[in-house]
Amino acid sequence: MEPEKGKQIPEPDALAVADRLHSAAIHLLRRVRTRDTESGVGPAQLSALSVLVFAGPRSLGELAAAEQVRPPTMSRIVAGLMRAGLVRRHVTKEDRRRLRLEATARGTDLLWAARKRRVESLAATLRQLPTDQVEQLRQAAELMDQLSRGM
Amino acid sequence: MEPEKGKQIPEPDALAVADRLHSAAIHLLRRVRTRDTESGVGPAQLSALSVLVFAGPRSLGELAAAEQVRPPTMSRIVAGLMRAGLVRRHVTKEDRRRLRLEATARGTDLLWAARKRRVESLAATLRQLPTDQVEQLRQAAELMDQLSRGM
DNA sequence: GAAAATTAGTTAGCATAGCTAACTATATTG
DNA sequence: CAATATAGTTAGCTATGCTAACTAATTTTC
Repeated sequence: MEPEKGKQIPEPDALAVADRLHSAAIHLLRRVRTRDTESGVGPAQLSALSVLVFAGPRSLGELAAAEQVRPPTMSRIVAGLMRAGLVRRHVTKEDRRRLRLEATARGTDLLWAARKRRVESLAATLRQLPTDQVEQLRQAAELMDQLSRGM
Repeated sequence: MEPEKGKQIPEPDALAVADRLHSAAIHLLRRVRTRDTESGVGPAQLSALSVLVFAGPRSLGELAAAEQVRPPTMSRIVAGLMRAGLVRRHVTKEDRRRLRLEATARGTDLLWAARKRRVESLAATLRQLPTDQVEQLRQAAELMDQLSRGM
């Protein structure tokens, strides 16, 4: 039998909502996806670069953890970023197995430009929406971020 | 001083909101990402299959448009789904260039299982949220979907 | 009605990005 | 000092994006 309900009622079927969020995230990223052909920087590289730009220098393992990918995957992503001159690395003094990865000035510039380019068509569509819906989406974005971290 | 608000004021910086939505979508998908190794069905295949299951049979071009990928990409995704016995196709009578693609019973079953597996940890987190926030997220998911299609 | 243009899908070839397994090099521990 | 653990890399697989170039069928044009 059902216990009395407090605030945690899963009334609006959690699985269905999770599913719709998942699907909406896929579609939103597809819309935003531009192969960024001019810079030759793919989405994974851009995302890793943004960690280095906004959160500061990191080791390869830390970067892999932050991006939730395996070390070999990050190794290749970083190789691409270095080939493009967007990231610099050097071995640490304390532990010569470790790398210290940081964005170059060019990397930082490119990141800002690319982010803006990727997201601006979305922003254009948003500008056609009434203010309250935009605000609703802004709040939802924050909620989704927390959700992604398990709250 | 604040002017009285009409409906189309782009007050809450559209670019910033777009950026946060983009970032939230990336993080949510990383959280959900499971390579679904057991079934050998990747995320693009699963997503295409879900269109066939929930929206009904489609031609290859329609499916590509729905998934926002190019026809050659969808052609290969469908090849994978057919190899796995999850989708069936036949040439239409009216136009013999066209394909009618539909999910098999096995495809429908697998979709439900895989979707549930992928999003269930998200759903578990959602169940800890108050009902009104879940409802807010549900509405946001719909808005995001419309947004992805340019409204 | 035949030639031309358009449309639906496929094939080939390239790149990014996930993974695991197996390797090297360095650090730590017994 | 030997054994073990840790940080990254390399090799090799798969999936998924793309464009260009192709085949086959339909529609349009003359």
